[in-house]
Amino acid sequence: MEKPALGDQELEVLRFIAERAPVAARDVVEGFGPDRHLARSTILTVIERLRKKGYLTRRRRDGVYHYSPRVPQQEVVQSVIREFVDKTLGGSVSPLMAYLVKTRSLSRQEITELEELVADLKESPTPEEDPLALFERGEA
Amino acid sequence: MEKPALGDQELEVLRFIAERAPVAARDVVEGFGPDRHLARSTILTVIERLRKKGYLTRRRRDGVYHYSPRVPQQEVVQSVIREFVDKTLGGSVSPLMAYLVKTRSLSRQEITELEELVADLKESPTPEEDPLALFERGEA
DNA sequence: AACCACTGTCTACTACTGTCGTCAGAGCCT
DNA sequence: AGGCTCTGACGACAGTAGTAGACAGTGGTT
Repeated sequence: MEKPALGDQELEVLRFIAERAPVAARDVVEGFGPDRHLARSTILTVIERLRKKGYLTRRRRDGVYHYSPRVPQQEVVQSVIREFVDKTLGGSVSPLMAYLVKTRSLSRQEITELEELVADLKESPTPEEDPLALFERGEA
Repeated sequence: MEKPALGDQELEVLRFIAERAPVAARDVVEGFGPDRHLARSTILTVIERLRKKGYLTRRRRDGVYHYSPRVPQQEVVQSVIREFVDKTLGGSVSPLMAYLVKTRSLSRQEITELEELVADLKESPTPEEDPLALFERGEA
């Protein structure tokens, strides 16, 4: 179930496709390429790699392939972050928090989200600290 | 002062050095290599690249070079995260928050910090930002 | 002087990613 | 049939990171 890692550009293309799936390669090229000055073949290659890596499926329709993500976008993003935290931050999340604190460039919307997150966290303490919670949540 | 990006292994070596600076290459090799099955020359190469990229300084002492970080470790980590958010997450921090929610691996201490952060943010949204920007975005 | 251990530099190979040109085939138009 | 356009598959090349062997210099030992 372990999918190969993704590069930045690959992730952006995947994001683009996920938001409009099912979508033809042509539409990706036209909607994604011009701003970034990317040639058609570049996009095509990226799409093909995403497919080979297992992130995309395609189905022929009207003579051309239409691509769709194979796993929910959210899962992809989450696993990318997990990998980043593990491999780059050495498994510690506190630098992330420090980052959030420091860069005060959160939108109003994000602040609200954060607020809800905290409220949420307060109610369900971390597993290691409260073994009972594990049990109660059915994770044990 | 934009420094070149860092790979994962490079970051780990840098972390190792930052924690014991000033330190001789030999000590990095012996303290870092064995667990990860890395050859001496591998570590040496990584150190050299870090130096060329501007992350390390060295000074000769007792005939050998001793290395020290050139910028505070915290700054390095912050900029790595910033780059990750910009390039990989498309500039949005909300996936990070979603991640924090999902992996409930926050300690009580961290939760408290987050809580304070949020309270803080609510009162002074994006303080050091140019007020004009707010206006231009129609948020004022 | 001859030898040896250790250090630092160089060169190199591989894998992955970003980038693109080109070509063969399908379908359509004249 | 001949030509045009679009599509998809390949092959290719450069840059970077991870990995490591080879080598030359330096200084101590015998």
